[in-house]
Amino acid sequence: MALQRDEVVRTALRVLNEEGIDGLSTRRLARELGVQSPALYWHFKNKRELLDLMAEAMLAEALPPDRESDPEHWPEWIAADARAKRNALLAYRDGARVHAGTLPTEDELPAVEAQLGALCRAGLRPRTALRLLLTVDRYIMGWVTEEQAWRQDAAERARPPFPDEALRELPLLSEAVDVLRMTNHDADFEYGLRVLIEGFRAEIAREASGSPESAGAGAPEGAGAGSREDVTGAGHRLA
Amino acid sequence: MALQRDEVVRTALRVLNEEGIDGLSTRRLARELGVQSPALYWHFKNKRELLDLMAEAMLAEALPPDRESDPEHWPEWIAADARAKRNALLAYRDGARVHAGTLPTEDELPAVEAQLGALCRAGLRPRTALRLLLTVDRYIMGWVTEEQAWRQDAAERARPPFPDEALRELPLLSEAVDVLRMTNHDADFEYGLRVLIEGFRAEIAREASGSPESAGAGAPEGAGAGSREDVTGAGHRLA
DNA sequence: GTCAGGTCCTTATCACTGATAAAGTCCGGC
DNA sequence: GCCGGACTTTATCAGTGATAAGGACCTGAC
Repeated sequence: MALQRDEVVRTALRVLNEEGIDGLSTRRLARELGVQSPALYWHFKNKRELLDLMAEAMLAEALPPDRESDPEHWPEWIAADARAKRNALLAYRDGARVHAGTLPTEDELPAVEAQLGALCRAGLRPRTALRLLLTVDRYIMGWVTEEQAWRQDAAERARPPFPDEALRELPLLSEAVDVLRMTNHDADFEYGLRVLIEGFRAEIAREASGSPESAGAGAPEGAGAGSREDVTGAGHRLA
Repeated sequence: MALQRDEVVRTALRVLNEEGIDGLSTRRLARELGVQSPALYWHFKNKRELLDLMAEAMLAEALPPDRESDPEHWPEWIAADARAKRNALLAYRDGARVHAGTLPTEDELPAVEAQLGALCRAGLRPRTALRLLLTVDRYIMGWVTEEQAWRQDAAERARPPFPDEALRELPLLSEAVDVLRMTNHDADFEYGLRVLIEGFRAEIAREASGSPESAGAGAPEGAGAGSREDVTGAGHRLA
């Protein structure tokens, strides 16, 4: 029987876990499938397309498109989805890097629409609701990227960074040394997630009670990079 | 005169902006410097070390290590630093990807210690304060990574994703379409940043007023990936 | 004066990458 | 019986990071 696209993706994910993203070459993958490497290009236009499908597969199980989004308990499902996504990315070596270059497929959009619906019923405007989802998403991506880079470093590095003597004279850092050294990824992730959601709670309260814009920290204004060349109306990656 | 390490880094940053990180090869860089590529290996152990120095140089100007951290106005300087870092990363093509693989140097630690000091005087415990800094940092990295990937896609892609017909039947997404298509990066970034800081304000209030742990959204508990093989006591990247 | 040693760079080469062209195999439908 | 599409092969390309070995060149010691 001829090679199945699906089988290639599954094998690629296995190789990813064994070798990491840098070790996942077309030749290595082909060998694993008992085939010559150009054969893969029948099934995929290029490596980017393969990675896209891998990313899709990684998240498909963890975030089924028909999950419920109850307006009453948005903090719960926002947090649950965030944990699920983090776990899905963590389930594969370099999962975050694989996912990073990825665009959401069109059939993921209805799920987003449903979540927006729930958040709007909770009192947000659509724009604000989408910003909430994107903000959480960026936090997850930044987090897991860091976490996995860390894990890989730890594996290859002979001597760990931040040895005790580097922290001499730095009492506060020393006191937070377990956070600094990321010995408890889950709890630290959970902490930021909670803070984020807490912030949104405040935001919802503000938005529901009148003043819809402004009022916040610092000095928003131009923000610096404002006048950078702007992107022509183009798409986006979220889920 | 012989090549200076510094000149190589500056040239590398220029080439980075012209070609992107994928176009920055040792041969290309060497050509730019009027030299053969193995010559570079006199100045750097390998490409990773070059990228590290590039990342350091990118942020050095934007985040001088001696900036002030006033306990009274922590939301302001947290936000200001966040904007400065984002702008520094945006100033170079693929800046976030270059920075991503990077560990903080030891001489960046005193600045962190100073910030922790200010946050603690504002009422946080050291652990919480560091988590705050890291959380903001992850948000920035996730954000800018996405933003720059987006920008690059937009440049190479013939047709933009999320065409209007894909949003038919999705009224809420349609209403938030400018957020979806990232037409206003600055404002969207600013929004998430504000929410994060708002969350920390609440966190500080809670921590100052007694119950130091727990109490939040969702169901923290094991969080799923908890029992993953744990990293041996190792270092971390922050600034 | 010349020789040792460090600094910096070159040439040659390695094993490897993603990708394409062109040819070859196999199989079901007509 | 043979046509055409679905797949896969062999051969090859240009490019990658990296190393070994050696050749300039300069400076200070003797």
